[in-house]
Amino acid sequence: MHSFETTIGRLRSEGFKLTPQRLSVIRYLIGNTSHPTAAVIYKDLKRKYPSLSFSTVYNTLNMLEKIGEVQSLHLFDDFLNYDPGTEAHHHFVCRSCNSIIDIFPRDAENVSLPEGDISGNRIESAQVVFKGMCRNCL
Amino acid sequence: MHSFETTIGRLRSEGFKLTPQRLSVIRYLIGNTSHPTAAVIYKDLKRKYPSLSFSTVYNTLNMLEKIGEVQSLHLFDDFLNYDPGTEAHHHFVCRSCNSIIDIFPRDAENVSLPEGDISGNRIESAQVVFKGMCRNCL
DNA sequence: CTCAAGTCAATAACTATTCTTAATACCGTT
DNA sequence: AACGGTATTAAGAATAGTTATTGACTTGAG
Repeated sequence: MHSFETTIGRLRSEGFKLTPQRLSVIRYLIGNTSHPTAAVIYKDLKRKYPSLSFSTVYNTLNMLEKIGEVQSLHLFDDFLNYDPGTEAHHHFVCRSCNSIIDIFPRDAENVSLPEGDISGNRIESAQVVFKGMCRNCL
Repeated sequence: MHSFETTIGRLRSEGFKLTPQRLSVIRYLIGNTSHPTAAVIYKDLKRKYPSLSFSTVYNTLNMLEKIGEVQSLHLFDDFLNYDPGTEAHHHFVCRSCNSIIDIFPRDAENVSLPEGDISGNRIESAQVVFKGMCRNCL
């Protein structure tokens, strides 16, 4: 996700209205590296916006995903996690505490992925998911 | 998934009974590289076993996953795909035809992933998902 | 063959997400 | 500052893939 100003500028230019609900979700996500679920976002924002609806959280997340400001991650069976990261990166999932840790290219010099084609198929994007035990659980 | 004999041997040794339904699912999956969903497996086997139940397909798949004979893949939003591959490999997902293509290490010499630790987290497994256009859709 | 343990089919239940609807709030225009 | 068209909201119903429940049936060890 870009800065607050950049993000709301993009919303505006795409014709979306700036509602307090949307702004609160955006503020919640900027700089958030915890990969929250929709349920967690809803629960946390509900304190400040008691009338907030679940649908609104989902609608906002879907909208932000459509314009590329967040990414949904299918790392677990039953729910999605949302990642406000915009630059390409990978993820580490701890099998003990289930935390999701961003792995940026600068910290992953040993990760090298092909570009262009693989077995005749044209690659447009690639994502790596590591699983194991995180540093805190070790 | 291993050979038919090896797989049913593992079932037997784990204390599972060998029922015609389970054998049919196992036979269906061995050598199958199409990454079928539970729904597709059910539909196909229903012709030969008209009394087959959806639960049985799911139960069998979950059992096979528990003993490591299949792997469930969360590549799409609304359903799981099942992969009888046992050796480590990656996947290519076509955004046009939605097909899932196995990418084995021998075909992916440009893929290199770290082993051991990354940023202090201990890696136990790693999976790459490529997205793009498959050779047939190009 | 017998019988207990395990499995089956049918269907109800579950849960994350999406859809529906009437009421509301945003914002360009006045 | 107020208006009005229209996108958005809140609440709850609906959806769909998967899992759990239940009572009858089957498997396979002894």
